[in-house]
Amino acid sequence: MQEEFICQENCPHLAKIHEVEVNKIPREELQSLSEIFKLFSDETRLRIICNLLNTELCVCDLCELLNLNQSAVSHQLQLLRGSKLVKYRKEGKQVFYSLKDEHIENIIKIALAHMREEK
Amino acid sequence: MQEEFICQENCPHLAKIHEVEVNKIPREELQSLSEIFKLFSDETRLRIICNLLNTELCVCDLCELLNLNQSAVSHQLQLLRGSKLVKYRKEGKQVFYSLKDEHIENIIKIALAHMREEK
DNA sequence: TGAATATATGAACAAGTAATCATATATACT
DNA sequence: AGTATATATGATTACTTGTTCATATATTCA
Repeated sequence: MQEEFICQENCPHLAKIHEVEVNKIPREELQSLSEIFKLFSDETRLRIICNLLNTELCVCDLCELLNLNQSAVSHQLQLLRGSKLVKYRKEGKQVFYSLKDEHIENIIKIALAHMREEK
Repeated sequence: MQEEFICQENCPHLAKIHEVEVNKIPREELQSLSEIFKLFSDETRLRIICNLLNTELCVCDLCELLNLNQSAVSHQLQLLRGSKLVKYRKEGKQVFYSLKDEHIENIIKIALAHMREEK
């Protein structure tokens, strides 16, 4: 995994490294964080999430909107469910999905603003 | 890719679908967005980014901090460079990397806040 | 110029993952 | 009970991706 490689010249910018170490975000938090971003990183899932931004939708609605088959949509919903990003309610044969909280919306919006500003 | 599957009963919640369609975020934007999230979705890259939050660091510093070999770090830096998330400056043999703008910091912070609130 | 150092990069491999197909489950209706 | 519908899920496959190894490039210094 690692190798004994320490840049000899100036590299141990030891002070700087120490400073960074001090302000360090705990490793487990970064791991959880990367998992959230991983869920946002697939276009299909992102489309699902964005379609759910203002309303709840059943699986079939999502299939329509995404123009994707039911199995693919259900598999992605399973992932979103597993990470507690969406909640669902059953109504007869149908299952309606919605976003679990507004944080998600915030993250999307800010990332979107970032992206649009870039241009 | 797709299949002719339209839920017959109530599914065409046509009004709802139409509403969602109207507020739709353009497909290309979602694609760019997912690419940004993809960069954040790998733990190594996320660690690099977080280490750069308040300072610039050379490749070797990052190797130290991440406890990872130089090649792995350089490959990830290449991706971050490619997506304009980081900038760099050369100083002799060394290359110092830093974040390109503060949007990145915002996205991380908000996602972090979201995550911490969850508990 | 030659050696050493810091970083970049190509190729290869292993691990992960999204879509698809087939099938299972659950609910409603006759 | 039997059929049809809506959704879930396991298995497979094609594809992507992060790491490693080997090597290339660039810079400094003797």
